Amino acid sequence: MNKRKTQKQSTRENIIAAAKTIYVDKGILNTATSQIADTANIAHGTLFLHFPNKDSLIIELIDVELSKFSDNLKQLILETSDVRTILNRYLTLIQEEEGFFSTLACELPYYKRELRRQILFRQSLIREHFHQVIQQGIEQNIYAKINIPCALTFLFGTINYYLSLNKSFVQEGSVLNKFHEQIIDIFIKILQK
Amino acid sequence: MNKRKTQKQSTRENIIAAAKTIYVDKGILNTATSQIADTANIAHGTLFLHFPNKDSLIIELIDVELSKFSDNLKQLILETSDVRTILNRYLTLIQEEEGFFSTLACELPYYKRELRRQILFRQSLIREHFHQVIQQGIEQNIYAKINIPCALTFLFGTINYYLSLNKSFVQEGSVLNKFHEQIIDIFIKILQK
Amino acid sequence: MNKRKTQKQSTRENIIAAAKTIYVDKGILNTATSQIADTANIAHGTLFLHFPNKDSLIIELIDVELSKFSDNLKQLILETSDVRTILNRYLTLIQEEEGFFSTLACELPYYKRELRRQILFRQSLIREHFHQVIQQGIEQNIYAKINIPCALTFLFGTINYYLSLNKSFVQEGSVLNKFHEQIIDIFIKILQK
Amino acid sequence: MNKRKTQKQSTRENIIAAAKTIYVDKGILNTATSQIADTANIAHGTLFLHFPNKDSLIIELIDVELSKFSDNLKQLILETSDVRTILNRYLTLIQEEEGFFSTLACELPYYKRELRRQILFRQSLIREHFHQVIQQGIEQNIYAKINIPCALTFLFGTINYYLSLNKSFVQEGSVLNKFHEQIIDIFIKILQK
DNA sequence: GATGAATGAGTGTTCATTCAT
DNA sequence: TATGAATGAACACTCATTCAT
Repeated sequence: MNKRKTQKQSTRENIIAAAKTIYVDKGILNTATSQIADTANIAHGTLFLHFPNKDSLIIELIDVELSKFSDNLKQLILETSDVRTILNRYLTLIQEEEGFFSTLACELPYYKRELRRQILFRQSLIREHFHQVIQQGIEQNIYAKINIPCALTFLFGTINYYLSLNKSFVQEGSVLNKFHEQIIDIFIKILQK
Repeated sequence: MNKRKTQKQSTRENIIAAAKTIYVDKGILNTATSQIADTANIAHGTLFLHFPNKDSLIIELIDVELSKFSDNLKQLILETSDVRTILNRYLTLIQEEEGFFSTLACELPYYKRELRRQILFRQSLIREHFHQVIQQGIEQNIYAKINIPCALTFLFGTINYYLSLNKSFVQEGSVLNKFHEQIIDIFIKILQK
Repeated sequence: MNKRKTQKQSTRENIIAAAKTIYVDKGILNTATSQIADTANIAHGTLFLHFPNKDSLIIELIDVELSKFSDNLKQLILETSDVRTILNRYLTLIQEEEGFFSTLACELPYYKRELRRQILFRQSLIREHFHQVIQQGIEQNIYAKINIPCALTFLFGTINYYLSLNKSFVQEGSVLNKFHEQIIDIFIKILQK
Repeated sequence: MNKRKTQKQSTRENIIAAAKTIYVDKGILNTATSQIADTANIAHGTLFLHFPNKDSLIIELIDVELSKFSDNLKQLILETSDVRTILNRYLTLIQEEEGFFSTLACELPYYKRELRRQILFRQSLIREHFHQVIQQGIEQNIYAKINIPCALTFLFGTINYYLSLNKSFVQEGSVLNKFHEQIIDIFIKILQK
């Protein structure tokens, strides 16, 4: 592969990295593309050479980030089938990128339908994992016969709520860290007989 | 009362009504004040005669709506202390204004700090009611000794999640109607011994 | 004369008084007519009942003020024909209404041609007085045979300059008071042989 | 130099030139930025690409103009120390840009404090020059021992007065040209023993 | 005569996107 | 490929004046 292409790839990653910094910091919807370009140390126009429009950049950025997240999660999930352990790791992973997920929680309703669908699809894969593990627990008579999808919405909804209003729950630091144990406890309660 | 005053009042309510229509329909943050004026059939400048700025209109609109909601809720709550009944009524009330509460859930993180605080304060009053009723249940040995605030965050977080992503859960109609029973069931599960 | 007319007259004076307060305080060109009405404790529309437009109010206000000033000046001038004395009194009179004359100096170039002409005409009457007195002095061989109009422009120009930039010359208090003696001294110097 | 940069520079100068035309013609404070853009044959938004806001454009415009003026003046001043000659040249320079200085005289009281300070600082440098030359004259016993700062205020105040009310002194053409000799004569008179 | 609600053209400024260089 | 100057529609907000009450 020639130098051109690698350089182009590098610039592209550059932009995404800059966009992510901004995303984590203050969200991207209310940030001008020119500022993203500034942060990436490229010309404003260059941004539109790599992404046809602002939305595409957002889509790519989120996709990259969620991919990384999913990969990490999959590894962790394969090692165990204990719900408490998996949930514990899931929350820890989110905490590690809490800035990102906070913005995601806030901006999600404003993304174009297609992107929103994409993001929710990824989340549904994660739900699927939880679903299976819980299903096993039910079959093994460990958990009660509950409506799993709805229980999971309680879980994801609550996490989403904490994330989107984090500044109202903690002045600084991680919300999820603060409520980590409580979230797990209540969710386990939901599962129990 | 003076005709002048009634007409002014009428225009004001006109504006709020138009704003609410738009609020329910597509949110207000991303709507131009000129469009609100158009919808209210008044001149653009007239809007600023009744509200010093866009934020004030939003604050008033939300305040009016939440007041109505609170009043309704209070009446209902006084009649019973059964959690299931109260929650049932709470959800029904939200369903009746689901468009409004959907937008509120989405835009909340973007409101000025003061307005956000105001809204969350109103919500905290409602939490308080639930808290008391649940506390009673615990003291009467009906419910388990759970962490009430955290349980309530699960409840409100989940409702908020459904509301903010309603279009992703239902193509049309009310999300809360669809998941009404499930929400109640899971929440009661959380309370149980 | 009936009550109506006197009341109307009173309201009119009310408006002018309010306008003057504002004029002295922060100028009138950059003040909204609604604020003038507020200050006068009348309805916004009432202002346009007494004055067809903002300009007319300004014209009247300035005319009233300059009339009072002229009357005062005339009295003082008649008592003496000593230039130093007259100039001294002239400056003292301006000092007593320095806020008014400061604004006048700043806003003068922005008034409609007609008003500007009116104001400058009044000033020309004052110039005339000075002119005559100086002319007498020259004829009595007290002063040098100078170009009187030009000398007077030096005087009025300088006073105008101090007034229009007063905040740059003094932090607070009267500029003319600070430079009172110097102005007189230099002007007398111009007259001397 | 890059074609891009020269073109940008050209547009910038274009804007300043348009702004100056308007400045000379009718002042800039009461002119819309959109009209300046029209005059410069650029899009309205382009103006704000070159200047962050209207004030910055005004500051730059005035700074450029006063710099040119100062440079010219410095050269002239170095060649002689005769007050009459210097004053003569000073007036001639102003006459060459009389439209500009007229507007400056009118708008000065309305500029933001910082810009006003800047302009008055530049003027104070010019005062300084005059001061020194007059001081020399006094030491060489050519001039009387007068209060130099005050005498200079008479000079600058008078010039300012002519400029700000030029349309009232002459129907068309240069005021300063008309009163050029008289200004010099009177000022010399002030200096004389 | 007095009111004050309504008007609507006008303001300075922002920003995603285009395109000549 | 990368650049960055240019665009122009959009925005929230102001204010002298009108006119129905």
